[in-house]
Amino acid sequence: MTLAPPPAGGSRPGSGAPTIREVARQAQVSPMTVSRTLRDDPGVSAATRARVMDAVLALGYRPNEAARTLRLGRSSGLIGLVVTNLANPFYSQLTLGVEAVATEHGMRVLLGNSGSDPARERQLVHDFAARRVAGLIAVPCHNDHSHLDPGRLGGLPVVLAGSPPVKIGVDAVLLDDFTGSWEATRHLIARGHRRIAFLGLPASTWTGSERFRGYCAALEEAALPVEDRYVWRRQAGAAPAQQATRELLDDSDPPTAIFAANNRNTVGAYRAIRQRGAATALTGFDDFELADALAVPLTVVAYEPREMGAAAARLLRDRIGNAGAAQAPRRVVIPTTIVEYGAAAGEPA
Amino acid sequence: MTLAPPPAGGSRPGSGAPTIREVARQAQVSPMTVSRTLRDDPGVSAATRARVMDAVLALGYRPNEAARTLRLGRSSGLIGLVVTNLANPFYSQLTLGVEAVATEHGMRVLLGNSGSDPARERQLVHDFAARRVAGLIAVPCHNDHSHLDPGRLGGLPVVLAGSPPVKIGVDAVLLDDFTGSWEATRHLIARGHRRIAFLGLPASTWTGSERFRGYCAALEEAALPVEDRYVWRRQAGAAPAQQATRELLDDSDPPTAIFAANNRNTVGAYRAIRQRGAATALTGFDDFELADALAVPLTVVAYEPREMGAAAARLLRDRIGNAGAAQAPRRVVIPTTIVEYGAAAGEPA
DNA sequence: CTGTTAGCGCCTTCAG
DNA sequence: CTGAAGGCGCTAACAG
Repeated sequence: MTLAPPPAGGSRPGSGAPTIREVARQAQVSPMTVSRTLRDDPGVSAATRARVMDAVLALGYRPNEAARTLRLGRSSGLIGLVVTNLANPFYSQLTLGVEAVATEHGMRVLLGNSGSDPARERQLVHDFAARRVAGLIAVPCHNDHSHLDPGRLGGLPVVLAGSPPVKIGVDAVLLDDFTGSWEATRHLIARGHRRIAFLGLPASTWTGSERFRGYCAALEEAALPVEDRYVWRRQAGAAPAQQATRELLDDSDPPTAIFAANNRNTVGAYRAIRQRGAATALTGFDDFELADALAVPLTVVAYEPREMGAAAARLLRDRIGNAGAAQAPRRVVIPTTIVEYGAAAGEPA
Repeated sequence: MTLAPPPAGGSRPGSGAPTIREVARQAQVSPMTVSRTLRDDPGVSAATRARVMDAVLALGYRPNEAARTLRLGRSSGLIGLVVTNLANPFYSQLTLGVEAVATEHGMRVLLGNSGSDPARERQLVHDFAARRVAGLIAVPCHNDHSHLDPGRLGGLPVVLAGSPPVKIGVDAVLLDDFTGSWEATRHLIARGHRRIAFLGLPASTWTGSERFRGYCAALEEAALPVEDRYVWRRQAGAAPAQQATRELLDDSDPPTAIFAANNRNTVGAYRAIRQRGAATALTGFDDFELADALAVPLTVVAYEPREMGAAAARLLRDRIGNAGAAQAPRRVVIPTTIVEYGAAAGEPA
């Protein structure tokens, strides 16, 4: 009786989405009957059902998902995904993998781009938690994972992608960073290279550290020294990597080969090598489009970034399924393969 | 009194996120006081505030965003974004632009990848509407836009990106497809080319049609014929484009230049040209990483895909702001520029 | 300064 | 087969 003055006249004004009550009024039934009809509850007569459906169509009614989630006490059916930089194809592929698996389970993806800003990452995580996402997948941009602790997130299931959890007990999907780098470096050594440079991410990152470790292991195994002047590991973007490569090529005793520890560094190194017309062999972690058809032969450490996202989503799905069953943290390691593109890499000078 | 049996003992079990009542009980106040404290309402004493905050921290409480949205009758603060293929850098950049502007306004992005499947696109749109997103940005994958009509979506603001609305009145962000293609083709003509092939998307798509129109206009203007055997417009991916280019190069009177109407076709054409070592000049719509450093000189129609996403988000923001004020549909056209990479394109044979 | 009442939109439970 | 009551978590509006 004390309902807010309902929109007058026939069709609704553009004042927002219709509610179940408006449909009920239009169909001359109770809201309950509308609810039952829409949920295909058997106990509704054909005639009533028809009238309700007419009203639903006429009004363009669609149940408010947030309200029903609240009522049913269920999760929102949302997976929160926090990546560092969607412009990097690695992350957009990963996102695609998450989206695909989420869709298989009728879930949707809430996307956040941290831009490698720890504060922004934390903010996104908190916001997603407040929105009651069913689970969270994150590519952390630094080593403090305290904001990703499910214990502080109301028991929210969390899965990390790209780096292992630090002081929190959550599942993770990792690349086989060490093996990939090790094999890539061995590949160069097998080609006769002795002066092999390393272009990588900062040592503080998991990826930067593991890939450097693989590089070192291969050198050590071949009784080759790790020389400081061949190691550049501060640059995260393509432009600085290009500059670093120029300096490497200008060395009095320049490297005959370069191992770039991620696609940004590979691209930068490629540009510099091509500009100089150098014969330096180039191998890089991460495959990317056109890597096979550049002006310089390239060998890459390849893997399926989409599969990483899919694997993360599956780990999350398991946790969401049995929320109660405390299971030990799991790890999925995505394998890497060495792919040699173009003509055989040039022999060392 | 008839509250559900509360979790026994001290700290909460891992049964989900705590509610405001649990915090209230812990702090020995009413839920209202907790609510006020968290919303920085001035009318709370320092002592009470402290007790409440202690409880909040102890329990890791975070207000349920869905519940408060429901109560306040506000929008969810979510922007729904439906793209066709996130693996294409064009769309991931666009997504980044949307995300950035959304963030500026405290909103988040709900992401859906349609995979160019009309049914999936429709499903995503309906689902997002049911989740009460504040607005929707879509890159439609076909010409039937009926499912994107705000009239059928409870007045939900909608913005299209990439192609103009068909039979619905919504805002759109478009590229200057015609001008870009026209200029690119003129550029080739100015270089002396007379046999210029067109590699494009199907004629049924807006983009495919407009870019072909630009190509035709430039030829016409130069009194050159549009020859069927130089026009391939069925291929949407790089592999078919590569094959099409092979056939073009095998023609008895092969083109001296190719205009590829999108990055997929450009990549395919590039591969074929490089493989054959052909001197065919290549120009393509869409800029992409490494376009400047390939083995074949390339000219591209460049623009800011991120700005497209940002512009779409801004149009949406305006609509969300004044939901009532019915304003005529607007269009933002993103300009394109011709960028010539590498050495001057080879003179025609 | 704090608490009570009521209700956002929906659906489970129980009556008719 | 249909309706009425009640409450999910939260917060305006109104007491006290």
